[in-house]
Amino acid sequence: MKRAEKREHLIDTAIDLFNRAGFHAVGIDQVIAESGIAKTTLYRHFRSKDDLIVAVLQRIDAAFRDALRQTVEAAAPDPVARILASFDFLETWFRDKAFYGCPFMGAAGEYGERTSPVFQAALVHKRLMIDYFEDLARAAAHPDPRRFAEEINLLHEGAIAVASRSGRFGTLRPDKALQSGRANQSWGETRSCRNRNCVPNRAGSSTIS
Amino acid sequence: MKRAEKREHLIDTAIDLFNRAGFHAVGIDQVIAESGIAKTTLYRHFRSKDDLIVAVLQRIDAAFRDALRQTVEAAAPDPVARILASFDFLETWFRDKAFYGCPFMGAAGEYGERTSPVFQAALVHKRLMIDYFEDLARAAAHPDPRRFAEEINLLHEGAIAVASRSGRFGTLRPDKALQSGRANQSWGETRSCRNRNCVPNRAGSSTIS
DNA sequence: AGTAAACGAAACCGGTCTGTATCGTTTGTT
DNA sequence: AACAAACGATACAGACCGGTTTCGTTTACT
Repeated sequence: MKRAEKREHLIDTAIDLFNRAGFHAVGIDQVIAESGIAKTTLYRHFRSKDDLIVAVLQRIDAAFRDALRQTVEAAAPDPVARILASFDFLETWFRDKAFYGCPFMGAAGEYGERTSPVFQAALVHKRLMIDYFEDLARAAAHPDPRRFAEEINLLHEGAIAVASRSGRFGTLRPDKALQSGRANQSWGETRSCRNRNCVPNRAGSSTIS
Repeated sequence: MKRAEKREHLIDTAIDLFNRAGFHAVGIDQVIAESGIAKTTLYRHFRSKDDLIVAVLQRIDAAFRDALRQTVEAAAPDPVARILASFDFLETWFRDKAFYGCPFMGAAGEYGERTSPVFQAALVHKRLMIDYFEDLARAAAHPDPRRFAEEINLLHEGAIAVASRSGRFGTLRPDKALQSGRANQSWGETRSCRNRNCVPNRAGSSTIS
């Protein structure tokens, strides 16, 4: 492996591990064990773990938006169809074996301090996404491109959130965990749940036949 | 403090800490230090940290859905207006000082293993939310209540995701970090970003005047 | 061929993690 | 008053954390 590739290989390995288990849950030792690169080498490329995480997020952002752009531009010349194509891109992402939810939302959740460079990196990605949607909206001659872009972004976020828990399918596929009869034994038997309000009384909901 | 209250106080403290900084980032020692309860007592009520986290999620779920139900039912008798009232509930939640994003999405992100009780607890909450939306949709005589409930849920998730990063405001308030001119120096100067593709060329996007 | 930087391997540092064990004291109940 | 359970405080265990240091070897460039 060449010198210049090692940094990229470290980032690749870190991306996989972080996506799988989260940022705090994955230690530096795991990254170097999985990548086969010495710890000294890692710390020569990244001054700290946070630095590695930021590099990871930047790489994901670049690859993600590049792929999105390619899919959208290859889909159709019609600007409206291009906006719709962004959702098709999401679906192909959801079907990917390496989809474990939005890594930027995960990063923002684990590093909630707004001054953290990790949080800022996640923020930048989301802004760049909205910026791109705004470009698409402006190309479609929308009267209020920014607002429209924010609405598209909201739909994207919602779709990602739903897909990240329903077994990598955009449409809510009834998972094993989701079926279970849709009955009342929702929380199972845990001695923690003393108050009966934990379980909703679906029979008590008002229905209009 | 009475015996029975200590367990609840532990959960209360854990909720606050976990919401602020995430689950992995907060240790047991912090919980006992903040709550003023001995570690032995904590481990007499919860057999492990995961057990405490599950109890935390169950408590948040119960309180959240109870408050949602109260807001919705107090808003209007009209079933359609009630569905819209669920979004008003979200907005009041976003304005709360203790809003740091959806704790269930955070839990699912940090404990991505689907077999983990933590992930399952987060899953249960989301299903119960959709179940409730389905009740509302059925009350409104919607022809396909389940599908409609899933769509409402998607909008909720999107709104939560947007609000969790834009300074506890439902509408995308331009944050300090978001302004910065919307220029090209998006990622700042980090020596990590060597390839120029990290920064989008907004001038290259197609615009129709 | 020679030189300087990058590398791998591993020991090492102080700190923190979850979880347990000990023990003397307080509390609730009968 | 007596007894058992819960409690606070603390030390402890073993593992792991992020990060540094050392040193002998390999690589790349001139």
